[in-house]
Amino acid sequence: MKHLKRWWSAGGGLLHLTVLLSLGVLRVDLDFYLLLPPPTLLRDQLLLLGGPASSAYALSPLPASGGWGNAGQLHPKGRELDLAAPPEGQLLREVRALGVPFIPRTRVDAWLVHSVAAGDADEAHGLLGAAAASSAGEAGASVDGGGQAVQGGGGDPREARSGPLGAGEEEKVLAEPTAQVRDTGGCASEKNEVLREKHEGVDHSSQHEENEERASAQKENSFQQNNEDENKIAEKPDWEAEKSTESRNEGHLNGTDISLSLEDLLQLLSSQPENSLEGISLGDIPLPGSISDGMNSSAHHHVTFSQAISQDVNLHDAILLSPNNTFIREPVAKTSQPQEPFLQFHSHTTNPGQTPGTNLTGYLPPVDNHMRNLTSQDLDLNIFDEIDLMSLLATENDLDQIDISQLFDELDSESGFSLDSSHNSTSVTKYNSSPSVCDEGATGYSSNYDLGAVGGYYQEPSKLCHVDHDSGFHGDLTFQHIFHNHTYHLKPSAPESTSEPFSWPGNSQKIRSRYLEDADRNLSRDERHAKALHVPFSVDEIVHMPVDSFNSMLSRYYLTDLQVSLLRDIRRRGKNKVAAQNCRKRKLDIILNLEYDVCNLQAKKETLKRERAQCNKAINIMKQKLHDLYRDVFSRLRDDQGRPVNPNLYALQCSHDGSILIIPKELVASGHKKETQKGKRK
DNA sequence: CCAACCTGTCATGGG
DNA sequence: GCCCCATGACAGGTT
Repeated sequence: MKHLKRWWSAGGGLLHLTVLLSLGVLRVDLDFYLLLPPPTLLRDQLLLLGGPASSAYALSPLPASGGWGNAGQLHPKGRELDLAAPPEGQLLREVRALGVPFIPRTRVDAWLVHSVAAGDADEAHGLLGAAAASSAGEAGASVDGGGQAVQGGGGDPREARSGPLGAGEEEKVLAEPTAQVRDTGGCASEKNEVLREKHEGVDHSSQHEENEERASAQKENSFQQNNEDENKIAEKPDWEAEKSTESRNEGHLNGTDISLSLEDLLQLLSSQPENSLEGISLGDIPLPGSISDGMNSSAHHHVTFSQAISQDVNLHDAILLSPNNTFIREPVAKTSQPQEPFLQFHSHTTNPGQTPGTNLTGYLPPVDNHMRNLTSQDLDLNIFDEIDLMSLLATENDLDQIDISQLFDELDSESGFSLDSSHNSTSVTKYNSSPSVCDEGATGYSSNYDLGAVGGYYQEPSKLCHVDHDSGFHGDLTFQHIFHNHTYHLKPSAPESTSEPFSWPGNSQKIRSRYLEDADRNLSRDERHAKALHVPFSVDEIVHMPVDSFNSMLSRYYLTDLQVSLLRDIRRRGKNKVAAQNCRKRKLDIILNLEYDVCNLQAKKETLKRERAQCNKAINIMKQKLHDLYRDVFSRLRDDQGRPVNPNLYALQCSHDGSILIIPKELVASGHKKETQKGKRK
């Protein structure tokens, strides 16, 4: 803290710079703070201060560990700085407490970087103007001094939450760069005015006491100005917006040669008259030791920023940006693929408290600004999820011969595929052109698949065209997708076998080979067949696509008879497999329902038994009562002589009119017989 | 080793 | 006639 104060007392400032690099599908947000040195200091005393998440994946020139709490231990060379990951709010509070002129956030987009790299000095100056102008606003202010270069307003959602721009606006800004450029264009002159006013306090650093007062006043002014500027919308020529968009697209499409050295950036800054960096050449930037240590730089701390980037992005360059490996995902993510389709580096973190160096955030589509925290392992997972085995087989000519031979040894052994032994030693290319007959005869169904007859699609991908699938089926089956995504979807219980879960370290071909073995082993027969014949569709697609699309596919693609036969067989078997599964499930459901019904019926039977027993018991009680009543009545009856009536000889009978008669039992018996006879006659 | 179970496949028939 | 679906039967693998 005291060093920072000293720095400020000497007339220094602090610039928060965000460099957004769009490297093809890879986006890198580099967040770092620049301590702007006072004019009295030498240029090599310019320090790079770590932003909250800038050290993620070592993409920024910032240390990967430590805390901002040691910010007071500023070292002139920056080597002993322990600057990583302070809560940004804390940093800002400390800076503001000192009254250091703090340029909240300046974004440099990739297209601009590209133009800078191409030597477009005008745009560079535009950037600088915007960068300087952005200092007039608080974090989150949308500033565009040059009209094209800088997206003010901060790209960090953390700031977007607390800053003038809401999170939703922030996302909108990132998602709609053209509109954002329009929004920020017109405030440049006004903001430059404010900027000049602001930086006067920096330039006259010798009078730092006055500067402190002025800075605090200017800080307030900047807040007010920022608030005023927030809602200002300036128009910008369409061609500029188009240029911006084109440049962005260029950056995304080309994805290469976008390198920005810190020297470039700071030269831009230093070339701007309004900026306090005037006259300071920033060719050699001392980097914190932890970074330079990891970069194996012969120049020790004289590593340019572009070097740092290239050092760290090379892996993904090789995978994602190589013109030979066009891992272009279809724009609409398949529902069957849970992974995020596009990868993006982002050094920001949504959680400021997280330890830098472990944060890899934002593997996101380019239009998606949501943040995700990923570990480096996640990084490899996501990247290599995009690379399936066929891609490896198809694109890597140096693949071990063992891989191919093992694959077809297994095909041969498990499904009757027979390969000429000479093919085992061929490369992938040779394998593609070497006819072989694979015979499948395991369960009576047999078909011959000619491995060599792979049709024309493989060698001539340009001939392939889209298949017009019906609605409900993912119809954007570009060749890129077809070629690179042979994800034969298995059941949920089955392991995902066609995507690589990790990167192959170094030359550990044995591990890779073993993995390929395991992956192939998990493939179904049809998947292996389709793989062997290079059928450009996944089994899942073949089975589930509508019949019209399927027929269209068969007619449109250059498929051999064997491939067509295989496709039909795969489709038939796949559908029948599903049908069998449904049938068994249905049968099981029926059985379960029947068991349930049996249980219910048994329970009902028991209930009825109980009810019957109760009824019988009640009947017996009634009988007993009736018998008792009968006895009681007869005990009270007397004949003409006053003698009791014998119940064994007489019986009581109710007549239709309700009267009760005492009649001999013989008559009762004969009367019953007559009634029963009458009933029978009827 | 055997039986029960699971799963994929084929054949067949109906809609 | 073709396609889809349901289902019995069979075979191979797994438990």
